[in-house]
Amino acid sequence: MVKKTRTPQRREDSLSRDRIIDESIALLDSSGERGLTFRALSERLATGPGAIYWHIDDKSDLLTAACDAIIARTMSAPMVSTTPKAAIRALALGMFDTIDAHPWVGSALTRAPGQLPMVRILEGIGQQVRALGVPDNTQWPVVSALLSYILGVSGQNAANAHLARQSGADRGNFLDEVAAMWSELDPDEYPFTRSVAGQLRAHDDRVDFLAGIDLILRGIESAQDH
Amino acid sequence: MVKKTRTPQRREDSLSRDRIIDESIALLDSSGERGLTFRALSERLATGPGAIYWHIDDKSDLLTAACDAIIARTMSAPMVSTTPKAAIRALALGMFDTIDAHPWVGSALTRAPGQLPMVRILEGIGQQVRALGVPDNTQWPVVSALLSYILGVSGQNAANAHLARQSGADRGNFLDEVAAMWSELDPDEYPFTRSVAGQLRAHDDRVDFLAGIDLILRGIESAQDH
DNA sequence: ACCTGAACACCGTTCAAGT
DNA sequence: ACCTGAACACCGTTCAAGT
Repeated sequence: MVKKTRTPQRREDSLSRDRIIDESIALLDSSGERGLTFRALSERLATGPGAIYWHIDDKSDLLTAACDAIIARTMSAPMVSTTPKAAIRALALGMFDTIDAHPWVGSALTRAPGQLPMVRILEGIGQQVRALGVPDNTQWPVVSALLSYILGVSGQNAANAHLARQSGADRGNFLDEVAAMWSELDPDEYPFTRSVAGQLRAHDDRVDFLAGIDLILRGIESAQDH
Repeated sequence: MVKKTRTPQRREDSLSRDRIIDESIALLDSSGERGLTFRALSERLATGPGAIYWHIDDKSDLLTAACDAIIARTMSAPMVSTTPKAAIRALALGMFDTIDAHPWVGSALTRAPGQLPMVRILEGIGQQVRALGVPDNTQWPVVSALLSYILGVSGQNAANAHLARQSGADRGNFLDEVAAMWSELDPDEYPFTRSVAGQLRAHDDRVDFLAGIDLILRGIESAQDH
């Protein structure tokens, strides 16, 4: 009586590339990059470690595939923005939040340059930069600057968040430790770092991130006018 | 007769933190991040794996220390520039070249946020941004944008170079493969990526990098005038 | 104080053997 | 075609024992 469905062929627990990738994402989200292990994965899938190799090339392939699944989800979101500028800001924030939610995506992207996950983001930015009216011959450096900035900041933020999650009980602990360390630096050698140590905790990384995007967008406009 | 020096106390081959770090850098440079192994390291140092733990906390400590040695070297270079703008460009290029020469530094930096290596760079940028006349309350986001951009692009470039070194015989092979892959993408879904596939090989990453720096600097100026 | 090296608890990956 | 699970060649880290 219980759940007697009419799909006799399909065993829900049978192995498949998609199921392996889904389970990998769950593992990566819950226990980080070191948590993704062929043994842990095969246990979750109720199979042997070797079975996975029938569907996946190796660990690098697995990580890239998991990364791509996340990116594809993010980039295929509706994205209805009034202006190209607004679209770029929305895309950037979307990536920031995605990498914040899945910190391992940041380093996975770096480890697979030119691959599909990166291409998805490149394309999204590229289309909006075109719409912005940037001339053909300068589109590439502009897109490349935006892409690098977005991935750079998001990755950094995720690394912070990841360490913060590990250190101490509450989440502010990590920033407190860093701030304390910065305050003890030599005043002659590190005047700037000392001066911003206090601001470290108060600042909202998301807001700073958007400010940087606006800075680059402003630079693009200014370069066009010049 | 041969090399009978007068320094009886000092055994050149004795273990020390510095010697371990130097040997680690050599290992990282020659065989990448995977090449740094306590066993390979202890063999080079003619000792047991356990001996290293007397001078070093763990592998993460080792990697951060090696990273810091490289960054300290780069950041302590003369740096005599006429204007803050020129100084920022010089600093950025210096980091780009350093990470290009030592690709593992890129990911090591990301894995140790807030630590000394990062602080050195932050301080260098911060002092120049101050000199640029950026008001106190917006210094942090500006510095953070520059820092993220520099590390983001440099890391990306290093990852490319690293993969390029592995794949095929000559160094252009990797870019050719990526360009070929991009050309075969669906024209409706990936118009932008396809349009830049051809330019991929011709472009000089260093030039694009500097163009991005200039874009941000222009944005800073424009924000000040506004 | 500093070093040795065996031992522990893991890894990714392969491969004969099964169904 | 797809899966099993033992086996191989590694890891980082610890720790009793040495000097």
